[in-house]
Order: sequence, then C-alpha cells, then structure tokens
Amino acid sequence: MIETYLLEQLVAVRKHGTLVAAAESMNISQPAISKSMKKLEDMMDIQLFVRTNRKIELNKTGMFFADRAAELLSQEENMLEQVYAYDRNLRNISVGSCAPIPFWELTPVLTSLFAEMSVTTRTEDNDHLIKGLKQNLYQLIVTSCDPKNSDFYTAKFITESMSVSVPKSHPFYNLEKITPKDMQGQFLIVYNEIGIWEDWIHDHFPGIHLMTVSDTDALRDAIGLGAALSFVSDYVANMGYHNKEQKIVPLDMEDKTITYFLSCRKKDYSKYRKVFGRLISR
Amino acid sequence: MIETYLLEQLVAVRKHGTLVAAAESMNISQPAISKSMKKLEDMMDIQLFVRTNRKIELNKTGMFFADRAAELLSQEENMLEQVYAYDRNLRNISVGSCAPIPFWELTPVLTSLFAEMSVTTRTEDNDHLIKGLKQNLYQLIVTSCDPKNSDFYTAKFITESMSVSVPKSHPFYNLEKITPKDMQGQFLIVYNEIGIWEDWIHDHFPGIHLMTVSDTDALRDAIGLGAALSFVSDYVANMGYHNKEQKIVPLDMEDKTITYFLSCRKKDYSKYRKVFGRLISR
DNA sequence: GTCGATTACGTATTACGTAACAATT
DNA sequence: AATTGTTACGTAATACGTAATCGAC
Repeated sequence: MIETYLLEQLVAVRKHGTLVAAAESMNISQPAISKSMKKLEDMMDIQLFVRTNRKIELNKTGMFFADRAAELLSQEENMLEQVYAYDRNLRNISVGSCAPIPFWELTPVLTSLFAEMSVTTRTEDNDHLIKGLKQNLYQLIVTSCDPKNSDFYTAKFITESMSVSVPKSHPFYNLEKITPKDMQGQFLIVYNEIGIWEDWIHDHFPGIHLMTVSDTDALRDAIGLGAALSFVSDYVANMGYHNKEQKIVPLDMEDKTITYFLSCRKKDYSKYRKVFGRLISR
Repeated sequence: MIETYLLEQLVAVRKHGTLVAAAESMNISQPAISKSMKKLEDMMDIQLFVRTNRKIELNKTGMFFADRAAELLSQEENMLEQVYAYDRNLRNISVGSCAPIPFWELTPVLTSLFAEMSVTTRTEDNDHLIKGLKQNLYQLIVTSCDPKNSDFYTAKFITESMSVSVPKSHPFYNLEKITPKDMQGQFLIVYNEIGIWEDWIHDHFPGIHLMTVSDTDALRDAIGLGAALSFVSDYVANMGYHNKEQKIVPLDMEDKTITYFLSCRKKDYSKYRKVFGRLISR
C-alpha cells in the first residue's frame, strides 16, 4: 500500500503546480519531493508525469490519481475526527437545556452516577437542542416542550414558576398579585443567561425595561440596591437564594410556570435509565 | 496524518487478536508491532489499548478506530484500482462484438487511427456487450440489434449473410437453393467462435449435426475433406477465404442476413467520430 | 516451562537536506 | 541571471530485528 506522506506530497504538487512550490508548502526541500514522486511512479509502475527539461507536469493519470488521493486524505481526516468524537463521547456527557435551573438538578445526579466521566452543559433554544440530540452532540436535553420525537425517550421533568421580587421602597410592595399589565414601564433586573425565560419575558411583558447582568455577584448586588424589581423563580426561592429583605409577590397570569422535559436518544436509554429513575420519581 | 503502515498494523491486530499473531500475519516481529501501536497511541494522544500484564487488548475506541481504518484501507485499495483502470483506458481500446467478422473491419481502422494505443477484442453476446459498454469495460461494441440506449451513439454498421458451401461429392451440389428443412440430419462443419451465429444455427436449423473446430487451419482441412457441408459468410467468400473447389449455394430463408450495429458512449463520440466516419460511409 | 508483551540495543532502510549541476527562460 | 528539476552524497530519523526480561498461566 502507498504511504500517506507520498499521497500528501502528490496532492501538494497537484495543488501548487511545481515541485518548488509544493516543497515550500510542506516545508521540505525540492529534491525530497522530486524523489518521492519518482518513488510513487516506481511503486505504481505507471507514468504519472511528463518530464520535459526544466518542467515536470502531471499527466492525465497523474492528475486523476492526485484528485483521488486528495479525496482519500480528506476521508482519513474525517475518520480521525470520528475517532476523537467517539472517544470523547465515551468519557463525556453533553447536556443541553433551554434554561439554567434544570442543571441544578441534573448535574449533581450525573456526576455521582458517572463519576469517571466529565459533564458538559450548555444553554440553547429548544430547536437547537432537539437537533443536537439527533446528531448526538448532546446525550441529554431539557426542553420546555415535549419534543415528540420517536427516536427520543422523553419524560416530564421539573416545573419552574416565576414571581416578582419587590424591594421595600417600591410601590408594588403591598400588592397581593402583579399582572403583566402592571409591569409596563417598570425596570427589571435579570440575569444574562436565563435561556427560554428571556423569550418568555419578551412575549408576556411588552414595554418592560430589562437590565441584564452577566455576573451572579453583581446581580445580587444590583437587586440589593432595592431600586428595581426582579424576577425570582420558585426554585431559587426554595433554595433560599433570593434577597430576604424583599417580598415575593406572585404573578397573576397563566403562563407563569414552565414544565421541563428531559430526553435522551432511545438507543442510549439503558445508559441513562438511572438518571431518569432518580430525577423523575418525585 | 497517520502513515498507512500504522493503520495496516492496527487492522491486523484487531483481526488477529494478539500482537504475536498480527506480527506473524505481516511477517514482522512482535516488538515492531508493539512499538507501532505505542506510536499510534502517542500520535493520536488517546488510549487505544488496555494493557494488563501479558495481554494487550483494544479498548472501545481502539476497536472503533481499527474498524474505520479497515474501511479506509479498502477505500485506498479501491482508489488504486481506479487509477490503474483510468490509466489502462487511456492507452487501450476494448472492442466487443457479437461475432468475429466485424473485427475484420474494425481492427485495421482502429490500429491506424489510434496508433499509440493497444486494441483488445472480445466476442460476447449482445446483453453482455451492452452492459459492458455502460460500465465502460468496452469503448466500442458491435451488436446484432440496435441497443437503443440513450447514452449510446449507435450507427448501422455492416451486414453479413450466410450461404452453404457444398463439396462436389455431396447430393446438394446441384441444388439452386437450400432450405433449413433440407439441412435436417446433415453434418455441418463450423468454426468454434462464431458468436451470435451459433444461436442462429440452433434457432433455425433444428436437427443439424454440428462439428465445431477450434483452429482455423484445422477448419480449412476439415472442409477440404469434402465429407460435410459448411457455412460460408459472404464476407469470407468475398475475401476469397473459402474453399474454391466447393460450390456456394444460397440459403432459401428470411434471416440469412445479420445487420451489425456499432455503438460507443455518447460521452466518447468525439473521440471515435473518425472511426464511425471511416466505417459507416460505404 | 510456555506464551505474550515490553524493554534495550543494534542495524538497515529511507526520507530528507545540502550542494552541485543541467537546462530553460 | 534567475528559476526549476535532477543527481550525488551525506545525515538523521526510524522501522525493524535480535536478545533479554517480566508476568501470568
């Protein structure tokens, strides 16, 4: 069989036209290429070049060979990538979610069940998540709607509800409930990466002034100033992560709750059965 | 990029299970394979084997890699075959015909028009010829019917008619015409490789006794004995290649003439235009 | 002791570089 | 003179072999 470096050099010659240019592109000397091409012809036992004085040119067969060789080399590269991807998937679990909260539940379970594996998380919209799971870019995804894909195993996961956290000095402080209409013109502090909730805000709270903060400490401080409203999810509140000097006032609206769905590929269900078992039961 | 010999050795290890067996199968020593596999792991920078004492085994990634490598190597082999086929087609013209006579016309024209190329001829039945032209196993074919293929350029070529050559001593010597019915029970000397004419004889002359001869000199001698009838085509007769002591008696039947069709692939017509020009005009 | 893999070391191959040369432009 | 390819020769890398060693049956 022909060694790879010979094919690489052949392709370089085809690409650059001359031995000099090909040699330069590969950081080797011209005589090296010259000999390699001779060796190729010797091994194949057919003419690949027409050699006039001072010029060497690929003949038809040589060009055909070089083009095929280029294809083969790209297939080889592709193969190596596949091997790396395969290996990575053996020691890493990629989890995608449309919002960050589900990670709070998922990550601890995954790291304890798959101690020897690394866990990668990423927040994306539902469409990308579903596409990603199909392509095995994700092994687990959390969406805000049922993907209803026959290749997926899907189960209802957790729910998350939004309320408003109101500072003492704010006129809403004594309200029992707050409607989306109330919120028009209000300033609202939110965390940068809230995934699907960002769309939710834009859809249900037109005319609101968002102040996004990309750092969790800065977020806490900004809320602590007591100058503006902020959203607080029941999950955050239950964990005690909200500002206790502010009052949590429920929203008076239908869609204040999102139901999350956890999915994996049916192929992989046996591998992640325990994950579903631990998370879905309660 | 990974050199081919490393992939070959990896595939051998996968196939034979142990380094010893793999080494033996490749006629190299175990330490050589051992080092190659280490080098592969080094270059890839991932684990491919689980090494217990006394045993080395491919892990999942290693097996995946080896399987992909085997695919790649077979693609490489396939590529080399393609290159050889391409090269061969550049310096050889393969011509197929359903009978030998068309070669008498074709070969001289081809060898003079394509002096630097070799010409390969082969007699086969129409179906194989058409299939062969599709697959470019033939560049030109002569069939006894119009292939009517939209990828082919086809032109009516020559015609060939059969008559009976009758020895002086034979009772048919004074007949004006001979019908297929007359031929029943007669002995008939024919050349071995007459292609489509063999089918023609079986179809139109049931109950005839064929004596096939595979050597042209032997054929002439056998006919010269004057013991049996033989077929003589107008082409052979016009060339003066028939036995002049015998009488050529026409057949009294419809299908005594075959019309030949010459075809090439439309793609290649520009290349063979001159061939058609020289052969079809008269 | 046998078998399979690794380690150590030596060798032969060979891929590559440098230098000189030949042949065009 | 500058550019391109080949030839000649030397060198460094390396693929492979032999022999010894380790560990498990």
